[in-house]
Amino acid sequence: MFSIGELSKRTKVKVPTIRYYEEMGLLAEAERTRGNQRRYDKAGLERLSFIRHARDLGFSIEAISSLIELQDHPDRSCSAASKIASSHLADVRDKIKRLKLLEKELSRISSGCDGNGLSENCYVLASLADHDLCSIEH
Amino acid sequence: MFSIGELSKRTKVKVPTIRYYEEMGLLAEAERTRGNQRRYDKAGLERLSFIRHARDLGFSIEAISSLIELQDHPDRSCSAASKIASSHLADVRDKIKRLKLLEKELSRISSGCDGNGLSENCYVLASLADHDLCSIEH
DNA sequence: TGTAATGTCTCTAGTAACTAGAGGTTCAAG
DNA sequence: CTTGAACCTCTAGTTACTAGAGACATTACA
Repeated sequence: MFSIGELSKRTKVKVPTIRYYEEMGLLAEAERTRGNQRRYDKAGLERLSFIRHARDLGFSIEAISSLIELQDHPDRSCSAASKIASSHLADVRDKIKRLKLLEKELSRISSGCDGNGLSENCYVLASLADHDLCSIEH
Repeated sequence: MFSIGELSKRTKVKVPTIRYYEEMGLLAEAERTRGNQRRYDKAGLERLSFIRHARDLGFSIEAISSLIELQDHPDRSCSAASKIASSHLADVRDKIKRLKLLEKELSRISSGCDGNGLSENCYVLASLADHDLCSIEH
């Protein structure tokens, strides 16, 4: 059994974040000492590692909640887990796509001004003011 | 002079968002009718178009605030504008980089489970539980 | 056993950029 | 003059935390 600080160190999840996960129902309510401090065991550590890993991969709290639910029921079909993962993947791909468009446009705009002139001649400002100066839809 | 609804239609910025921009100081406080309703002119339209365009490109409200400040002072150096644009571009590139890593890992994990098995054998769940199943740092 | 330092507790509020809704007022058309 | 759409302000909710206040618990050391 170890404290929340210790759990935090081992998982690299900050203490308030651990409490937040508990409040959100991702972590079961921890046992308490007589003085009301949380104590964790290996199971708590593993669950938090799972959460942390999923968060690192960009899954939402809600998605993680469902994934944990499934993990707790080994006998269920994993089609939901598979769907969650692939829909998240689709989201990520979509984001990349949109960011690449932004990148293209931003780099074009940005390279149009070296910062040595006056605001009235600034290509960055002019581009923002006039959508026609854009090369692409966005 | 036209109403906030009209401005909304022309710029495709929602009415509450327009009010929000005003509250945040991006838009000057609009003139009002005797009945206290906002009225806008061409200048208001242009400013909102500028904001909308900048938001579409992912600039933060704060950044846009600075950009507008510069636009209102044609005699100032535009080095700040140039910096804002290039730092935002760097942010976008960074995000793309990180998302690509995620995408790689997610697609690997996702393709490991077709959703037809049981939760206990699910590669998605197993991967989240065990960081060692990851192919990359993230 | 006393004490001091560190850790922990709960609660509230703040972050970014909106969105939704309640309850009331004004406008424009007919 | 009435009616319905548009508008007003204000509050609260969204996501996933983070920061801070004020109080209590634990641990190490003398």
